[in-house]
Amino acid sequence: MNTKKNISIADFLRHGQRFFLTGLSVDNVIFGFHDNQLKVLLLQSATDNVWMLPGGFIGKDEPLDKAAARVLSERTGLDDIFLQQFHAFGQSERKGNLILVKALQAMNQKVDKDHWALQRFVTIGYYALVEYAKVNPHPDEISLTCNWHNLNELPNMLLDHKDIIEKALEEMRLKLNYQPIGYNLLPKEFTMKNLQSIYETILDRKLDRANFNRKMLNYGILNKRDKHYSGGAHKAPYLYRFNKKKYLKALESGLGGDF
Amino acid sequence: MNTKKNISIADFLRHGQRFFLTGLSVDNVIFGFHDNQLKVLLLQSATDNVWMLPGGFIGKDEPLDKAAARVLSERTGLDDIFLQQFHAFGQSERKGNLILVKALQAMNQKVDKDHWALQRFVTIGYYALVEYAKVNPHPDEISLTCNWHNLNELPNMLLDHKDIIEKALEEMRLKLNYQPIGYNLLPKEFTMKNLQSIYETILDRKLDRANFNRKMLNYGILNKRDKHYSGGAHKAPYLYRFNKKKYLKALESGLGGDF
DNA sequence: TTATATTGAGTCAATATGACACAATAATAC
DNA sequence: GTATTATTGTGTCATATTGACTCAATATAA
Repeated sequence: MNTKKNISIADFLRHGQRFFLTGLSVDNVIFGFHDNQLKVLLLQSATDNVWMLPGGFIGKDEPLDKAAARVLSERTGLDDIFLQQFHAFGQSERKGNLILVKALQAMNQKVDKDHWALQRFVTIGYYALVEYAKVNPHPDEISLTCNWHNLNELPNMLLDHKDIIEKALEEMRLKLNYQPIGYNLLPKEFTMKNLQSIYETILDRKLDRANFNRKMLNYGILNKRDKHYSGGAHKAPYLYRFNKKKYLKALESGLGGDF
Repeated sequence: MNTKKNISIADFLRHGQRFFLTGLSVDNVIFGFHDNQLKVLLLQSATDNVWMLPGGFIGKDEPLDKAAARVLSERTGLDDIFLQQFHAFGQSERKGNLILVKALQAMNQKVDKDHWALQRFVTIGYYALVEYAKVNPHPDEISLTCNWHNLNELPNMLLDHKDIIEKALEEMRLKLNYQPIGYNLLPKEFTMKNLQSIYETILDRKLDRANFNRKMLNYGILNKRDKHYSGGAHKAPYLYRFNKKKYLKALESGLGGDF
């Protein structure tokens, strides 16, 4: 899982600016879908009562996208997941936090007042859409636990991490009319209601069931299965799969909005 | 024009990492509109035959957005212009460039092999839409000239600056169906053809004149003037102004795409 | 005065959208 | 077994939007 080049937070705390870029980090907003709800993967600080986005630092010769992919892989065990950079957060108040300092002290490192870990940090936000069931969440070295949270009941969060999640949702909302969504978020087979729930969560409003159905099918990115979902009460809905070929094509050239 | 806190490139080269963030910069893609063509403002290196985006460094306590606004102000004399952050560029090959080094040498600074100016730089891209006629372009300390270039005939450019322009256009293209455009790009009064040219440049394809007309008017963000444009041959077109109130509202809540 | 290119407005078929209706049906309760 | 119930698949229909296309009006140049 951790590839040859294992640049962990512990390494960073120990070796500091010798091997990594200072003042810059990546933070991932990792979305999953379960119980017809969109969830986000968070880490709980080992020393403070706050939750954090899975983030990390950037190797001196590591591209930004690679760094984000490495962090995703380390926290979820997943590789080859689509990661979208969406914003750089650089308010001047984004100073290094006590959590890093406490972690350093726990390693018997001396921390003076202008230590690099207390300096300002700019972070580059990425979001990822992953299949909930495939994720095996495990915390990093400075965290206690790592688990999923509902978007409408986020816990107390570090710095501006709540804002970062909001911004990720907002950017996804804007892309929703151009790019299909759901491929990395849903299992192989799913119901139309599942897909509608994702759209409703991101858009934060209810959609008409019949019209949503019609629209999705018109996009031509879904294959209807013969099988029906079973397990729930009431009439059994059809199961669908994404047509990967057409889905990927739509990711490239869009679904055709205005103009 | 240059506000109290004058953080110039020259200052940065001299004082280095004492007052500024190292390894991080902002670059602005500044669009203007003239002769019914979209143009971009570029700087010509004083020492090399390359052109560059107007960029700069970030003060240790300066928010990213402020840094971008400062750079814009210094190169164009314009303040209070809408700047949109659109992407962070951080390929590991983005190393500091010879231009900075030559500038340092010209200031009699010693430049050794691992000098900060030769290290890797991550840059955060912003784009701005400005009124061509209001811009008084003037170069920075390490540049010879500063002027407008057509998008389809860009000169030889530094590093990945051409890619940055491409990406800016691409991001604008995606926003075009949700946000109105043109307010900061056009003079107070303009013809529908002017506006259409902007859309056609960003979208990189021809639009039907009559349908464009209808659509724009339906957005309800334009006020038709009694006056007609005069000067050109043939039938004189109407002049329009943006309805600032409705324009700003549309910037916030969108123009209503799908869903 | 005429020619010409361009503009403003309109037509019209095809398509998309939003709101709603209704029969079909799988599990559950009886 | 049978009825109940919530949910699903499909259809309708009025309205709005789109894309492709006229055609008369008109400001300048010839």
